[in-house]
Amino acid sequence: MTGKKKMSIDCFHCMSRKQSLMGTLKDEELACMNEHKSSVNYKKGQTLFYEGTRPMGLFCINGGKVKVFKMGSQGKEQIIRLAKPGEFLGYRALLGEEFYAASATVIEDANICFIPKFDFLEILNRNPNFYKNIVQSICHELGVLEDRFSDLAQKSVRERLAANLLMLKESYGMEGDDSTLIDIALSREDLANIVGTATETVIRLLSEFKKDGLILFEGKRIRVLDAKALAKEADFYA
Amino acid sequence: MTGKKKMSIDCFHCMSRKQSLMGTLKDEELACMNEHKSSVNYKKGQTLFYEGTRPMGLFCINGGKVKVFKMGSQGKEQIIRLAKPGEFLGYRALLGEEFYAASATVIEDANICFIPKFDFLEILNRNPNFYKNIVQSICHELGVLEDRFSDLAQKSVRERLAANLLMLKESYGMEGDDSTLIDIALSREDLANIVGTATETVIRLLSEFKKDGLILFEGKRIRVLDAKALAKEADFYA
DNA sequence: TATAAAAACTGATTTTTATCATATTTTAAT
DNA sequence: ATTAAAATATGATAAAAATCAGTTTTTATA
Repeated sequence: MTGKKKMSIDCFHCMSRKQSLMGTLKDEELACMNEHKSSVNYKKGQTLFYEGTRPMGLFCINGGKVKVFKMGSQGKEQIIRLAKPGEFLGYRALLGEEFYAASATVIEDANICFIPKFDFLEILNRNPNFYKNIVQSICHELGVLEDRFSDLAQKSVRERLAANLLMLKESYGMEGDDSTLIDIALSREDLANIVGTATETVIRLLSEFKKDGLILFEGKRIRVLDAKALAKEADFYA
Repeated sequence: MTGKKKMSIDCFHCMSRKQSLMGTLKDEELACMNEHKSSVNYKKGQTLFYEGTRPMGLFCINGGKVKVFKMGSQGKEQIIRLAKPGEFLGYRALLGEEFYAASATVIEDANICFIPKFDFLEILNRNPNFYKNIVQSICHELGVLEDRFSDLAQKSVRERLAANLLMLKESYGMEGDDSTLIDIALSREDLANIVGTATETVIRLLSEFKKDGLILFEGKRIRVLDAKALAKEADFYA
């Protein structure tokens, strides 16, 4: 359980950069970011930051997967969102000048860059377009969360599970040919903490969906066989 | 059901301005806003904007109260937030360059200003501090919604109702002496649509809280008699 | 002010979902 | 390879909350 090790990857050659918000950065800013960033390897289970602590900088996922969650009073996690390569973590707290509202831990071994707060804000100030993109992304996230909030209040567990499987397929479906395989290793418990239900309930519903031919298990991964039927289960276009 | 009427209030003398995000605006920008804004009186039940439509500008509440909600597939509203004088509406969609994710309708007769998109963005561009404040506010809102999302997933209806009553007391408690009276006329149905439950359930729980001496009904309003006990019901500091 | 409509309320019942108990399978560690 | 621990699975039961049905009260309107 050690795992943290410096890497010598630079922002110019970072594969995840292109599909990230940093796509718009000019060479100069990228150089600045590159100069001040540090890159660390994390093992599954390691924590990037804890709810209630002060943000010191921005995390940028280069490889691997991370869950962002709040701990409920009964010790049950509520997963707010998942993050994958190309995504930032911690900018909401930075720009809002608040403590972290949630914790972030690695669910698949990851390589993650860290840009100190000062340097990040500096780059933001120098690049109005980059700033605008970040703001736009936060606004979008707020809209998405409003949707999910509404669903959580109004849909049944079964509907929410179906809806979340479809969302996961969108986010983690593999490129091209294998777009039906959800390429993220979530435990049943994590899935329950996304959907907002008990682990046993997720297990039961998953096996129903499987029995009905909507999904299939492939190791730790789930394959969506019938997205149409799942959408119906999710009460989409109702 | 007519009710829309132009008013000749100006931004300089607007009472709700001081406690709003516009507090930081300079005279020049305020003049710009004043010049381009229009002020309209709305009656209870009238709608400011509809989910799925394109935002044309910013709403600024001068007087009255507004609910922002999404319509679920069973025709049940989920109230995302309430807005009171001094607050803006519609900036998330404007800055995110998206359609409205929710609808907004008046729940207490209101006077609301409207600033066209172009003028609002212009003022934002000219005033980095104002822009920064707005962004900060959006970030804060996202954090608050994450909290509520987590509570919705993990707390019982009883706990959520208690928590929401306390929140409403914070937001709508009157100044000074009468801080225990929640000064907003919410129907039982609206309250249910905030908490995320059935109207009957809210009615039952409210009358329990009343029987136990935690709250009191005063006309259409609720008075919080024992905030400590309510906080315990809400599972705060658990 | 009479009357209709809407909102608030109450009780009975059903449905959904969580919880508890326990078994089986998988994964990790010695 | 063996054993312990964790994750997954299944059944039985209990609890929470929704739904349905009906009544009373309040509010709005002719």
